Amino acid sequence: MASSSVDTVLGIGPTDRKAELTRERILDAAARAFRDRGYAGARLADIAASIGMKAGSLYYHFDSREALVEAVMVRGLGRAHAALERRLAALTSDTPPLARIEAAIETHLTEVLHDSDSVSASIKLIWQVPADIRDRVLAGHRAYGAIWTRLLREARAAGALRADLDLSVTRMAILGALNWAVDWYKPGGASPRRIARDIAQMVLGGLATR
Amino acid sequence: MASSSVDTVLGIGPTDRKAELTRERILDAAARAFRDRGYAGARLADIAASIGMKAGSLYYHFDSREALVEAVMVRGLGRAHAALERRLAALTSDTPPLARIEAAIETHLTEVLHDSDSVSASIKLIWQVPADIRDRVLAGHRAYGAIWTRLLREARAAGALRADLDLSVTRMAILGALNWAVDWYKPGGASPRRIARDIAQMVLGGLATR
DNA sequence: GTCTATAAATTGATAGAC
DNA sequence: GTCTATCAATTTATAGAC
Repeated sequence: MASSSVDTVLGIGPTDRKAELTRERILDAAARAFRDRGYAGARLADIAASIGMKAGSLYYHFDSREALVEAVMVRGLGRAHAALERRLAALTSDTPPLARIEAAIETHLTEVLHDSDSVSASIKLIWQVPADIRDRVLAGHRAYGAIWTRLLREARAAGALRADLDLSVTRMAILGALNWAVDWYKPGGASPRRIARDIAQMVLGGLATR
Repeated sequence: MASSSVDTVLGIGPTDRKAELTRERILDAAARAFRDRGYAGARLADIAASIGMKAGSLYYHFDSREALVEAVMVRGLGRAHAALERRLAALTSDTPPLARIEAAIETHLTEVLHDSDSVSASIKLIWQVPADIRDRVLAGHRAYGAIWTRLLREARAAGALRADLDLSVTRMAILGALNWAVDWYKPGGASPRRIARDIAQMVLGGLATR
């Protein structure tokens, strides 16, 4: 069958549907392996075997082990970024600043825990991969973090947030509390929704009685 | 010179002062390497070279690569545990529950950021090391977490904490916010003390104005 | 105690058959 | 597109000199 699509003419898309699907399966398998075993700990043979392939076959789809891990991280970051922007865009313009932050917390946690292994991989691998990959992916991390900075700044400007805390520290503390869940969350315990709710309550309202 | 000490007679301590010192230097170097490059990414040759040794020499002090990483993690966990218990024991008996939690937050962050690379290593490596090592170290992690659980339970029992949040989620969220700092903290920015203060304020008092 | 040299085992990557 | 076979490069671990 013909394998080319109109995308080929434009030179912007996948040239083959089957290859593209296989590429997706490889990325999913690689995301899981790299995230669970670390960058250096994940072997190409394991990644291939987990989807019924042989290591050599991966090279038809990716130039190298490094290209593979970078593709995983870029995809994960892109998904998180897109999900957050989509969620925020869906809020009505009169949504209060604190409600926006709460929505962001729930969206981030959902992405990290539930949606795609590549999201958590892009977070956990950032300090393990070679420097050139790290620098490129880190630029994306900063763009994502900028959304959070904007949310926090707007909330503070609106008088909804206390003004005596370092916003940068605050941002990283929130993301740390959320990202850490990758390491302890287990299906069967508290649901992602419940976890997000509790963390949002803690972050915004505090643990202390009032 | 004679290298044995009285400890040797009892069979419980270091048999040689020089060997013991070297062992410490190896553990420090290994902690840094394992933490920064991941379990599989850190090479024995790099660890040895960073303290002016050769890879083969490490085997005089440790049986294997796995024994080395386990020793690093056990030491790190032990330090964090000891530091927290020491700090809490130093508080007067009339210290309010929230002040205890605040002290614990500051102590944990100080240990993770400042005191020893093995503390952060014991945290970051837990899901990367072989299963048998992980299981043994995880038992120590649970013992450490139990201190936090006790702190939170006592605070709630005293009516100082809101009662509608899952304490387990709360505990992991706090530790996540703190542990994450390993990845973004850079000397020259906000000090560990300032970071600890801001996170404690957020966790206990919340970000929202009241 | 530490070094050098080397054995033994992996693993990323390539070439060519199908 | 995927497989098999193989090369080349690493790296853990050991043995013996000093």
